[in-house]
Amino acid sequence: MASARVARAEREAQMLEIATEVFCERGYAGASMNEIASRCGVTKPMLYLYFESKEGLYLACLTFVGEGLIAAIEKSVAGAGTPSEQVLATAAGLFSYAEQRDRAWWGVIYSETMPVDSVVAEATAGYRSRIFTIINRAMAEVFSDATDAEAASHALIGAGESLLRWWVQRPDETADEMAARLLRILGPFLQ
Amino acid sequence: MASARVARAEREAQMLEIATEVFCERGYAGASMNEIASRCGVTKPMLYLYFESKEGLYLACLTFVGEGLIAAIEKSVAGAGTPSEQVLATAAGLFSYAEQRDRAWWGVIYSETMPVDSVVAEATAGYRSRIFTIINRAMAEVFSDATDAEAASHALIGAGESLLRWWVQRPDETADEMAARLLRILGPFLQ
DNA sequence: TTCGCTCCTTACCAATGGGTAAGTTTACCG
DNA sequence: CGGTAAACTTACCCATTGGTAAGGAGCGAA
Repeated sequence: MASARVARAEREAQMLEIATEVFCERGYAGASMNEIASRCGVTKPMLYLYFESKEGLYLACLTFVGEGLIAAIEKSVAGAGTPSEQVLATAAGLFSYAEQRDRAWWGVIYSETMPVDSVVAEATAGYRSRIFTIINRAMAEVFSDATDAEAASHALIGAGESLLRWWVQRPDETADEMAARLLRILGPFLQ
Repeated sequence: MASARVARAEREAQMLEIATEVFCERGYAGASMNEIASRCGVTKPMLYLYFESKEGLYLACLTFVGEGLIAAIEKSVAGAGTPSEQVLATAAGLFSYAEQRDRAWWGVIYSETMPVDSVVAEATAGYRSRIFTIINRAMAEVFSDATDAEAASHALIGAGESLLRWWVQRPDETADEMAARLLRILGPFLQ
């Protein structure tokens, strides 16, 4: 049963991807270290050797996905001018990241099942707030009332989440098609 | 430590409310029967006596919230004419239900952490699909392409979810204020 | 060949999970 | 008063959980 020996860096990367998958599938509470390990073709102590604890592993997945996602969004939004363009660019960044990685991975940032007041909960909140800031910059230009802008930002993010979830179920649709669809859907809203 | 004796019907209602709360807070996997029982001021076997199993309890919470929510939405949407009115009415129904019950309870329908392919997962999917049907009826009138309508419906539902989550954090805002805010936010979108 | 480092496993621990058997208390009713 | 049913608890079962200790196996270097 001895698995093939794999260099640490490579194994860590594999663990990160698989753990992200499992956390997205089952949520923080529902994911078990045993399952993650066995899906890596390895046993539990390896996970603890490389990532210290379940929290540590989750945090690693979170930054792994979070930094990539935010980088993709920021890059995509950099060239956008009007608020409408910014919103569409955010979505496009999201879609392209999801396309080139795994469509379900964003879920690790919007997972709801980690223990309240834990360091993991705080960290996810941090990433959510960074994404919120990006969208809210655009909404603040559209709405005169700051609270309206805030609510609209949250609504937009929720819509994006939901679209991503929907997209996961339709693997034949590309990121570009998805962006075009979004343009049609949001059409009347844009100025 | 013996808790006050309470008639079965009353105790069941209390258990349902508290279990719904806990399931919303922690997700299906993260919620423990022990915690639910102790928050009811009762011990675990009582839960099993009245609800058979964790799945049974969750299903009871689900229909408890689901039927109420859908009834509220359908009642509110009954008088709506145009698609825009239907969307706003759906949201108003949602808000009023949340207002008179508990703002976080809808979460039991949109929880993500139950075991895949379980009877609970199927049941939640059923309620989601009923809500989807209501919204999609409106979207189908707006978009000529059925897939666009589908995507738009999911986006709207996601936006609603997100707004509810946001609303939970702002207890001083009433359902009516929330509906008015939604009208301002969605304004440009409505025809 | 042997040392030593890295990768990896077996085998365990205490705590907690869902779930149950069996018995105790309380209140109402004849 | 005495009995009986409903409300409730104690005390347990076993599987699984997060987590760890200790040792084995492959491999490059000297």
